[in-house]
Amino acid sequence: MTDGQHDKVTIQDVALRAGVSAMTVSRVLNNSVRVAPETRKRVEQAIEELGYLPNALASGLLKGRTSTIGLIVSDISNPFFTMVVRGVEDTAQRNSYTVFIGNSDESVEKERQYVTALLGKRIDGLLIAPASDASRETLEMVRRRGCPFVLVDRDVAGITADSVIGDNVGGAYTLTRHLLELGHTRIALVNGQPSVRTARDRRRGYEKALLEYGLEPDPALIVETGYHRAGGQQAAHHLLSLPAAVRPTAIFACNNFLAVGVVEALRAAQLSIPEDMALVSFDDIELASALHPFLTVMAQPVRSFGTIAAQLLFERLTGEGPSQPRQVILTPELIVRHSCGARLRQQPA
Amino acid sequence: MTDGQHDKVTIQDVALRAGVSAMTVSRVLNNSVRVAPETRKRVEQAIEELGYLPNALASGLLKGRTSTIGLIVSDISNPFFTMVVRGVEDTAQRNSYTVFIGNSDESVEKERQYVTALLGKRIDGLLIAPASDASRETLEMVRRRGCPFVLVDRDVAGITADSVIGDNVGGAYTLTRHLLELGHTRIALVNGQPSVRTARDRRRGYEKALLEYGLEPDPALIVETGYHRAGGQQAAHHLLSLPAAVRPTAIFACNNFLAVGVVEALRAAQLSIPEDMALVSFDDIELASALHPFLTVMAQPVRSFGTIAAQLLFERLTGEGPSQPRQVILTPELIVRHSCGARLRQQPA
DNA sequence: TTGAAAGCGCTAACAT
DNA sequence: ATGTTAGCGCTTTCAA
Repeated sequence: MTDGQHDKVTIQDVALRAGVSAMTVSRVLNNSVRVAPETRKRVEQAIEELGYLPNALASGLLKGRTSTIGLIVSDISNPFFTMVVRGVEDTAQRNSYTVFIGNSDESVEKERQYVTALLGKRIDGLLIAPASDASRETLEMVRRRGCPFVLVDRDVAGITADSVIGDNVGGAYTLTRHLLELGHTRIALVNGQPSVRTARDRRRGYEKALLEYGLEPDPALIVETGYHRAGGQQAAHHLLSLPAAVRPTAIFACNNFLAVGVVEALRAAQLSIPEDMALVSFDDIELASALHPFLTVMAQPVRSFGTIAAQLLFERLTGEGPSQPRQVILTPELIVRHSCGARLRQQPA
Repeated sequence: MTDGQHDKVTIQDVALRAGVSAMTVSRVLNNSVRVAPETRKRVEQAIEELGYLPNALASGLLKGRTSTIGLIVSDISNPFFTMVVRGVEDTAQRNSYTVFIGNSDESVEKERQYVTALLGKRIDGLLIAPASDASRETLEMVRRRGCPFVLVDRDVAGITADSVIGDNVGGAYTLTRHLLELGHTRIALVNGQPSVRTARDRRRGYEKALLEYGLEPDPALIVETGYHRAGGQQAAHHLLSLPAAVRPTAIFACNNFLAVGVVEALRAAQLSIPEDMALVSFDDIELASALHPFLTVMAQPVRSFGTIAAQLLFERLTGEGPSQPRQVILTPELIVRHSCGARLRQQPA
């Protein structure tokens, strides 16, 4: 009957009430060694009666472990990261860990501040989708402090660590090939900043596919902006303003936000997809694809990014698994929801 | 030059290196009282050189404050809560707090476990979207422990506390009226579980609008399931199976997931919106509405739910603001993206 | 302006 | 099987 009107009940209070020492109470709490069943019962009752809740700060201070991990993503409102968070949280909960969440907004500085705060709070480990290659310094600090971490979705030049990333080169290659096979030859790439690993890789896959088809990547058709709607809108707007001779017949949006921005710009220009402009996207768009299921996309196993990353971290924490870093590469899946070139007017050269 | 190869640098180490006492270092860290500029500089240098990072566990234990808050939602992958989380996180970061995140999955038991874990970690306050009215016991425990909390999106029968909720009755009323004014008379309600406050309120608004129009709510047109896609699909499927005489001409989905499920079921049945079936939804669907902008919805100021709730909590923590509980009611906005009855074949009686 | 002592709540390591 | 001691890393007194 947890009636505990008390504010701060300590282990001593419980010990007193149960007529034992604090150590015995501690042993009951931690299920350690053998405690006489009789004693255990008395202690448990005292705990119940006083409404005692162990202070995790105190035990964390002593044990050097907090059963807490940190998770830093660039933007939790990006459906991709939303699902990563969900996956991490599930896995953490199953392992009795709690999760600190933080948004870096692609800012290395904000990210550094977050990491510092979390290290100060003595997290046992960190899951992070690094803001950019400039996150390297921050990660080196994390390593120096002896805090295990796993990179999610993006890795960082110069950092060797456990990581869970998508096959961005392969995915972009497949997506581009899809357009090429449909006869498109002027395919624009609307991408994020090249300082981000995923952006570089997706561009590489795109260029590889073009070259295989004997096409030289055209700088005029490559727009590097940021992973957000406004970037997609502006990029599409720019591409539409190109002279007819160079204007693309297809657009490859390198992420879901960019794709949405492109759709908006196309609609504003009264152009329809895919009749007037073909569009494919890296990353699916969760709910949206159910409502508007006409976009061809490269869908990543989003939740798995979170669950697997968390799993790697926990194995690190418990000392299981190999000591050298492990890199998990998750393969995305091409979802063809419409044929991007069915009504393509221009035929391949 | 933070070269700190050390693992655990304590305040003592810094004190030693700077030739002062630990107290002086502590004072420098906390900017408290006056420290000789000369001394301060020496201390700061020692901190830098050793790569010292204060242990928040120790200071939290002593001060009884951790600069940490908890946030529990039913499902972070629901775009509504995603934005709430984002709003909370932004506000927290601005106030130098970190946020523990947890998903209850509408389970009171999971919620209770989470709350207990967080209280053990001595959060300074809690933001929570309660799983249901049965969360009451858990919240009473939180209160007994003296941990301030703010209810987000849902309140709980029998609990008086700071809260930030939407005008669910009013929103549902307006949305229903919209359909009525377009001539619909057989309007189905696809709702969540009545144990959840928002579901009850949305139903009330719906019924109120019907009654004002002289229509008696028809139990056959009210389906209570859960706030998820599968529920929406099943509900729509059921409604479509009704005899033509009773079958609705419009569906009111009480949340975004339900709306998506309904759309899917309608599409499977080869029915188009709004020609064959009108559809309105409580809650907008972020990215989706950009791609498929043809759904009439009641959009809530989602981010504000988070920022305002966090604000209320922080004012509570700093002792600002009135001591009696404050209830903030946020007004949703009707977004008419298409006319749900423009092509309605049946005219009102 | 600075320091010394005491202790926040818990548990590891050693008794008994 | 249980208890005693000491101390995790910091800050709140109180004193100098």
